[in-house]
Amino acid sequence: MNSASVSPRRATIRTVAQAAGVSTATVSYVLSGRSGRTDAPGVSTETELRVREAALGLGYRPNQAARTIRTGKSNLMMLSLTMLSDPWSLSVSKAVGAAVAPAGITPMILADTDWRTAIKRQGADVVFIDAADEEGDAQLLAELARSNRLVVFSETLEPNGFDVVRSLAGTSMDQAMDHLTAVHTKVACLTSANSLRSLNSVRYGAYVRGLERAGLELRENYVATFDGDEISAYEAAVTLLRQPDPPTAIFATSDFVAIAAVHAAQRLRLDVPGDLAVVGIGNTLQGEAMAPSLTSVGPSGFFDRLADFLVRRAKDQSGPPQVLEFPWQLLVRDTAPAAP
Amino acid sequence: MNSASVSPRRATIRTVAQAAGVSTATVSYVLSGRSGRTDAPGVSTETELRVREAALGLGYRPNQAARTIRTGKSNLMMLSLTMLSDPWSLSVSKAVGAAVAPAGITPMILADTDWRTAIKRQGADVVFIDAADEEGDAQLLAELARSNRLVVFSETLEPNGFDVVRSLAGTSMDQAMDHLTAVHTKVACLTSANSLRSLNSVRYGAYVRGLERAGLELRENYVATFDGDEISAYEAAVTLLRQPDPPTAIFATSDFVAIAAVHAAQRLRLDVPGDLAVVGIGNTLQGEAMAPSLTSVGPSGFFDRLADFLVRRAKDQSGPPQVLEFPWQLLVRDTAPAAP
DNA sequence: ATGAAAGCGCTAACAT
DNA sequence: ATGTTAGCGCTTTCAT
Repeated sequence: MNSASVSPRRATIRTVAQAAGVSTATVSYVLSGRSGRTDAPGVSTETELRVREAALGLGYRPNQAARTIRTGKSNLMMLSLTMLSDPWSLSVSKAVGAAVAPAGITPMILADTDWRTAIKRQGADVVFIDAADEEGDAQLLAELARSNRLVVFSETLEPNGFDVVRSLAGTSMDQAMDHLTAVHTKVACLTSANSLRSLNSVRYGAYVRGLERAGLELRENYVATFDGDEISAYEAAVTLLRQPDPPTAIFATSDFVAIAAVHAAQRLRLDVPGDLAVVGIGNTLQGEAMAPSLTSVGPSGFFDRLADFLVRRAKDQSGPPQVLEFPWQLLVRDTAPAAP
Repeated sequence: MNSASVSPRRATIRTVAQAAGVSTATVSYVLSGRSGRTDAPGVSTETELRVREAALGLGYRPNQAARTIRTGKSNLMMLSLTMLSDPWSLSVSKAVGAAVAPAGITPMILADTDWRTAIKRQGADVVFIDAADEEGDAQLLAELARSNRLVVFSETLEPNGFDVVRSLAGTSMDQAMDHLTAVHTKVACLTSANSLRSLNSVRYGAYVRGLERAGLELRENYVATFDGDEISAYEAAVTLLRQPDPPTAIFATSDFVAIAAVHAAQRLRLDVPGDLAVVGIGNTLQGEAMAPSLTSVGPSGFFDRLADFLVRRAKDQSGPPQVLEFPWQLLVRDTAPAAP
């Protein structure tokens, strides 16, 4: 009545070993799947069976924390995605989900959270950071990279213990602007209020230069900013389109806001692209799949290659920091077709 | 040239202890913030300072896996969100993000992934599961609940070692249908193809019964199903609206698909709610914030209360399994206003 | 106020 | 083929 009713604690490797009448080492060999490897000691099929039975019977689950502390590997991939509702984030998530499956890695998303504090608390075999403050974070990233394998998406940072993923926009954004100004004279820009970040300022810069090349004036009322979320983007687009002399084309600094702009236009009973042409940046899956499909400038094949890279890094922690570059191109689709 | 250049390994509590000239216990006391507690031994301000300095100088970061193995707490909250692009998921994520901050818990999202395998691999202080197969998973959930604190969203499951979060739809879906049939006779339904799940069949059932109550016929061409993603939902709505005798109202079985329907209608130059009324289910933030705002039936205050509950559970692992119920109501907004 | 030391569950040498 | 054993980095009890 006493010895049997003690703590119904979770089964450990030791419990299993006792039940199977073998040592903990044997259990470990069986349960961590080293049986097949040539360098490791073998286990007879008979004992292997006994061990598996015991484990099953006791409902044994390996303690991942204990494994991690011993091996230094967590089989975890962390994705810090700054704006989860952005199709860019969803595309990353989807591609990663497909890529990790065979590798036995669990992808976890850190959403709308500050990675700066979270990463210190919770490590992973590889951490992807989708947005860093290019100036302010450079040092912090280098420091974090000493204890985590970091992959940072950045246009300007150089690898420094961490890998850098970069999309080589090159002249493609200029092409996108030229694509619009070839047909339109009233070209507006829809961009994030957070244009301090180099990412956005580069994109906004392409807009300004594009106007210059075409000999068009930069009109203050043709530049609208939004504030992070979808609603805000939608409203910014409505404001842009509801003015007396509305633009006939919008250069949006992300697919996310471009999609919101298309919805806003349709809400105002405008035809896209008839009444309004829209170009996005990023070439997301969602933009490609929507109807009308979004003309966008961005890398192609980006998400899958990124996902593969992350998986490779998770397994092979070492290796020198790399730069992964994705050349961009203009992908002309329905929302802004080529000039007739 | 040799003794100094050895392994630049990550600093541990021992390294810090040596550098500060104290014991590892003292370092632990200082760095795990137990200094203030009354029951714990105190540390003189002087040594505390020395320890902190040493830790900073060495770039010490506590090893979370080691902590977890010792204390049994990971300070991790896991959210399994089946369809990340669903505004319901985004609402959960956002509410949780706000709620965890003061508690020092890191929320991690398991997106579009099979929680059944992932949870076994990676534990957390509390795991939220947004969709379980009510029949097939009942036993698995009970088993997993023995090693994880589980919170399951389910209309029909009863707590069994795990907590259940449930929205008490009650008669509110019927109200929503009556709301539509009071004005419309051509009421369509837009629902997930995966109607095997009780969640969807209940919702679809409300549609069927609503038609019956109003004396309307169930027309096959007024029921459209979609396949999981946004694009598919959008296309299903377009199909529904493009037929010869299109519906003037849509009963959508989620806010997600309702929003897609509104976009589709606007794309077809239909006025919402003038030409088409739309009602969603779920009462998401995104539906509430969109323009025109979405009439929806669902719980109010759901997400914040859910987030609070999850945080409470993460801190206080014990406590008997609970049912958390959220009574629903019909929230009449722009996409389906009240009858004149 | 501080330190010594026992272990959490697991893996990996090394021994048998 | 299987067992013994030494830790991984940390917290926590018990001495001092």
